Amino acid sequence: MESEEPLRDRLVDVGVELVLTEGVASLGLREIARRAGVSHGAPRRYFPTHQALLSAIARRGFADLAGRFAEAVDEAASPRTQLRALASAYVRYAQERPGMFELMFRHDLLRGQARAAGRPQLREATLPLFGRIVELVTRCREQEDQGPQDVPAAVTAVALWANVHGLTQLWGWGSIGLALGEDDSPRTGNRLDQLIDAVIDAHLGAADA
Amino acid sequence: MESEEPLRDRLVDVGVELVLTEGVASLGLREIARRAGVSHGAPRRYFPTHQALLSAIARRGFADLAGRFAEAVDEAASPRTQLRALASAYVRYAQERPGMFELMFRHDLLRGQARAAGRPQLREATLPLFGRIVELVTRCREQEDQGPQDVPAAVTAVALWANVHGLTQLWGWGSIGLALGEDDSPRTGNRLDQLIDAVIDAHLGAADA
DNA sequence: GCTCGACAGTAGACACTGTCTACGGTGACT
DNA sequence: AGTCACCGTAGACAGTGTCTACTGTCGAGC
Repeated sequence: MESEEPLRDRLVDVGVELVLTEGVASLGLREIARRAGVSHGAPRRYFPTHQALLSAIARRGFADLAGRFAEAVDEAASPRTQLRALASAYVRYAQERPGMFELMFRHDLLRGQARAAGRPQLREATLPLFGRIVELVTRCREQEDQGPQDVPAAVTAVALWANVHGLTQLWGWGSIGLALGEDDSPRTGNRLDQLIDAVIDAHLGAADA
Repeated sequence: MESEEPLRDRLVDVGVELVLTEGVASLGLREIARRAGVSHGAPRRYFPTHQALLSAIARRGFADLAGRFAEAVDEAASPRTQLRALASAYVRYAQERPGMFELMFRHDLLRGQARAAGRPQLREATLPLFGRIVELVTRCREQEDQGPQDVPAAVTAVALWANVHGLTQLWGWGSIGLALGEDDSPRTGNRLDQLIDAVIDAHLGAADA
């Protein structure tokens, strides 16, 4: 017996393990139950539907990501540095756990498929992150006095967030390497960092270097 | 008889119709065959697998999008205006045909699931677009003499492309409205245009207004 | 100490999916 | 007339998610 753990948690554990190693396509309800060593009907006791189970797994992903943010960001550093760290952590997470990242943003797999049921509740998970970005962007603007132009900080924050997310997505499925010529560069990681810097500079004005 | 059209094309037509009205989840192989009035085995004659059929449908989407680009962009206009038109067309397409847009970027549904088989062949569809963006960005830089900084044009182009794509994605699933407060604004379209402008200005320097 | 009932998990059915294979039927060409 | 390629049908197969009826098992109440 290695299963002191309640089944509910074990199912989510198995799901996380599974999505990390085999990808989101392998997250069948029966497959998870199989790997958890229970019958295919068992999960139903804890998760009314397949989507509910997947949502629980995705929630774990969001928690992980939040943890990464916490440990990546140095509260004492300049807001710009913090933003850089945030973006880097975001992209890096998607890089290391592509399956989980995909699941987290596959809204069709998560929660009530009908328009009924309580709010998405998962989208909220990204909101604290966004609030933080807004805050950092405003602080960044008033600290460095890059021309605050006429666009409100929230708009800049959204644009920046979208940029990082889009970058992550495109990078994830190889479009960027393909577009940039994929010049068999020694380390692609630097290329990615370069892109992140360019993105942040674009939205916040060139750095002070 | 209303089916002079060869079955191969009819299947794709039905698929397009279906994804536009019912979403990508409804694109079952049997469902498409059903709506085309043939048995569930018929598609196999023309598409060896379900993914192949979905790829054909997505390809139609890319063709549509290319058409939009062509008619949205005024070749004589300034490169910046052209970029704006391009981005606007992109976002607007995703807005009007969310199902098709989703399908076009659901790489797991398209083409060889194994890493074997010929090149993705679908990703190429986005490449001409990217080449055009690079060209417009460079022209934009040398025309207006916004500081060309030290980042190469290709990097800026990728960043810009990623930004537009990310914006589209986030907008598509409502995260943006949710993040910006969703202030029951009269017309959300303007909000989107405002964002697009902000994004382009960010990557290319503030406009000449 | 026995019964009762809530709970956890099993097992089978159902409708459905994508793939595969064998089969019919039609039309063109020799 | 015979043949052959092609198009589409129909059934089987393994697998899916959901639903329902059924077993155990354990703790509380009389």
